Amino acid sequence: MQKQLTRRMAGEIVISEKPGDTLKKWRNIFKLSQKNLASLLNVKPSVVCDFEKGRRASPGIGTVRKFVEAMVEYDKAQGGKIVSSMFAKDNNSAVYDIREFNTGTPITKLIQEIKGEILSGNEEILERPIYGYTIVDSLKAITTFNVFGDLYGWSNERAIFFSGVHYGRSPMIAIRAHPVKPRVVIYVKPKTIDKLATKLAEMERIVLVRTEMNEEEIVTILKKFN
Amino acid sequence: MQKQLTRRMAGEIVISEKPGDTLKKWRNIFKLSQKNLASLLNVKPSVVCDFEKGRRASPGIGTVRKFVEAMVEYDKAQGGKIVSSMFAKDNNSAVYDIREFNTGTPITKLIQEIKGEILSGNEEILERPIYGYTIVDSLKAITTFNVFGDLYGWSNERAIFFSGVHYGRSPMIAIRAHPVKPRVVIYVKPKTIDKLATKLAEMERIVLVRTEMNEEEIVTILKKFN
DNA sequence: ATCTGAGTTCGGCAATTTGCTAATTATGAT
DNA sequence: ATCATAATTAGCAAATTGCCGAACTCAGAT
Repeated sequence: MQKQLTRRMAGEIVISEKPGDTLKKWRNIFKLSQKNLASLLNVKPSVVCDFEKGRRASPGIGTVRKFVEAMVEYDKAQGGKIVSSMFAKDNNSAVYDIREFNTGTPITKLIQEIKGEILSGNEEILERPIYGYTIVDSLKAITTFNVFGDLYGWSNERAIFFSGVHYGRSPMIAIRAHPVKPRVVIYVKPKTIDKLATKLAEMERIVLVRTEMNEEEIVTILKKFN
Repeated sequence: MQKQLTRRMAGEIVISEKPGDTLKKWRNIFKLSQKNLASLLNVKPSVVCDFEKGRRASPGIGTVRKFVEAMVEYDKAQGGKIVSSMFAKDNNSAVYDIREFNTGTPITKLIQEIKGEILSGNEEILERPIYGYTIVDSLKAITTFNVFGDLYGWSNERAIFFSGVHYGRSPMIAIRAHPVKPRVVIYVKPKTIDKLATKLAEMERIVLVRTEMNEEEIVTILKKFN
């Protein structure tokens, strides 16, 4: 499982337009500072930065391997939470789409693109970057075993779209109950919005958004993101 | 789809113990000679060899990217057969297990490990390397839509195990009908072996083997292969 | 206003890679 | 036995990487 992930990470880094950005993305997912990572690798922090900033156009695969393996091993030593969360089953029909970005995208940009209306969320959070999104059918989600555990497959710095929302309570309650929280929750064509939903969003400091676009349109738009 | 494969290839190469071997494995899958590949890359064949033989301990990711993308693009220009065959659906319950090796394994070694009895196959073929295997339930296979198209997901330099074999005719007929052939066919605990089966195997120059081990045991043993 | 931690930039230098040519060794096919 | 193609190996010049230290920006906390 670890090897599988290291391969995935390495492949992503190698093929990425900006390997440095992708490297950084993973470092963020593993919640490591440059300094932390550097010390895991026994190098100075500036080295990490040089790679992330692309000063070396084509680092050796040995370097990539070291970086990637260090992060995975570090996580393993911490209990392996991130690695194992990475292996959410994707045969879950409640998940309509799930994707990762290579570079962080500011929340505002996302909201703008999907013509979203902000229901809750103060400005300080709005500029934070997210690294991916999940679109879930909320009705299927509750009837499917363990879905909410599967949503956070790829880091919580992400947006979660809920479709089939009636009042918007259940999804927020589920999120509240779950230890890992997304940055943004977007209700896709909700019938109404219960006040409890916005209240919970505020409590969790999560940006809550509604959009009138349907899932298909959203996927098309988000395809442009990288 | 192509990008996904390039990432997979790159990841495998980077993380591999012997990146050169893995590179070679892919070159073989794409049925390219060193010369061919070199010309796609506008370099001399010796360059390709240097990488495959590991003379460069840690080639740059730019190099890896070039190699991998050249192969995939080449295949695309040829109709993309290999790339698309790579994306066989794996939700097919007829497939019990499917795996790739990083380095070629001689057929004889495989047969020896699973205590196989050779029913057909001349010596010249026995030393050829294979790069993976598929274990299929032959009963399910015929009732499942398009299975035989899905078996060759990962190159035909592989072994195919058929379980639930009665006479051994149908599997060989299917293989005969299919344009791509595996190197080895292994019947897992067959009831009997029809003469037609061995005859067809001879015609196709395929090594036909029987084993009395069950699927589980086989998987356990093959786990050791790399 | 100052301090601290995180991240960035860059000159420098040894070690390594890149790609070439040319020679050599399999591997086949006739 | 011979010819052709494929693969391997060695040696070499130019370019690049990998890593460092030191100076610098930026955001947040005290």
